[in-house]
Amino acid sequence: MFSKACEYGIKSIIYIASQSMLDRRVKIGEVVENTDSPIAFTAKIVGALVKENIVQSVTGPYGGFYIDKHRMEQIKMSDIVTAIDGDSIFNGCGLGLKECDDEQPCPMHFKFVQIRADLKNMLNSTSILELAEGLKAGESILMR
Amino acid sequence: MFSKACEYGIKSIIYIASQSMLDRRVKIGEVVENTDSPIAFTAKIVGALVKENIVQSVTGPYGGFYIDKHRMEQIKMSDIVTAIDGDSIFNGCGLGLKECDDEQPCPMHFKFVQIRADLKNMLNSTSILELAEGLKAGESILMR
DNA sequence: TTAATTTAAGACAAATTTATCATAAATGAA
DNA sequence: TTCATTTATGATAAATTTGTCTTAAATTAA
Ligand code: SF4
Ligand code: SF4
Repeated sequence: MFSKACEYGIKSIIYIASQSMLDRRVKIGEVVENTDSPIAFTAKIVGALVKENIVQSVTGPYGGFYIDKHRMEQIKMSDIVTAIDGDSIFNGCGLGLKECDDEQPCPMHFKFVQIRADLKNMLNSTSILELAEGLKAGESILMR
Repeated sequence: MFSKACEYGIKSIIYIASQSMLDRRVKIGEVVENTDSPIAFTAKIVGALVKENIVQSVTGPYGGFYIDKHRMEQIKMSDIVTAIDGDSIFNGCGLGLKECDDEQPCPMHFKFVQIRADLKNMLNSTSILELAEGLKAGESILMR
């Protein structure tokens, strides 16, 4: 479904957001301990999300990562996925054709577009706030 | 969505099936010309589908690949995908967790399972026959 | 039987993704 | 200032996926 980079990014974001709700900045070591992710790779991905202005960071002692509380509701899953994996999951062709076209459809076309639209819709309507709240409330987990 | 191997496999199967409806065996060169796929790699994938008994083959001159007409309706997209990519698309976790559990769900759980079920359902209910008929009738294409 | 053709199989190579490591830059405390 | 701490960045390495190439085995016609 998603790349490993995207998996780590999503889990990290959710964890960081859940802690930002408690006004806690978190270091990358804490993030990976709570998401079961490789530290160096994850640091690079979260760093990319900082560049994309999805996550905030502070260097030095007492530093770490956080997410602005007021923006959590605006940041959607689709933003994270797009920032890391690009838009291939939304626009890429399931059979590798160069374009997708209702007039000259591939054999799976009308079946694929339905699923793709559902996925797009789901990712567009799911906010970080919502996911982080569930985690904070103990209704969901990020590791097993 | 699918691996390249799976993309090539799916397109090949559909093309081979469409020709088998006309009682034509097709050589791998013809398959890749009509599916825009790399010849050696595709030959390996189609060969794997022969081992899985999804495609039939004959070596030597006048040889080639074909699919038994009577089985086309029974062969579903899910069989192809499983044969090439395994069951990760059906059972793998979108966030890379070790198991998926309704009791201890990941934050995306109930949103993901819905989409995954829809995809599973679609692939399970779509036969090679159906796809090949559309192609043969000129209602769909495999290259652009 | 011989030669041509085609799939079968496996070694090898290239490209991409995943992951690590070393060093630089920023920050804050003492 | 000095030093410890933490993120930022880029080089490098490992693993996986994608792809090619060579040779073997099977089949058929002549
Ligand atoms: S519907 Fe068909 S043509 Fe369109 S993106 Fe999906 S596989 Fe490609
Ligand atoms: S619903 Fe959550 S736990 Fe289950 S497979 Fe998907 S991502 Fe993993």
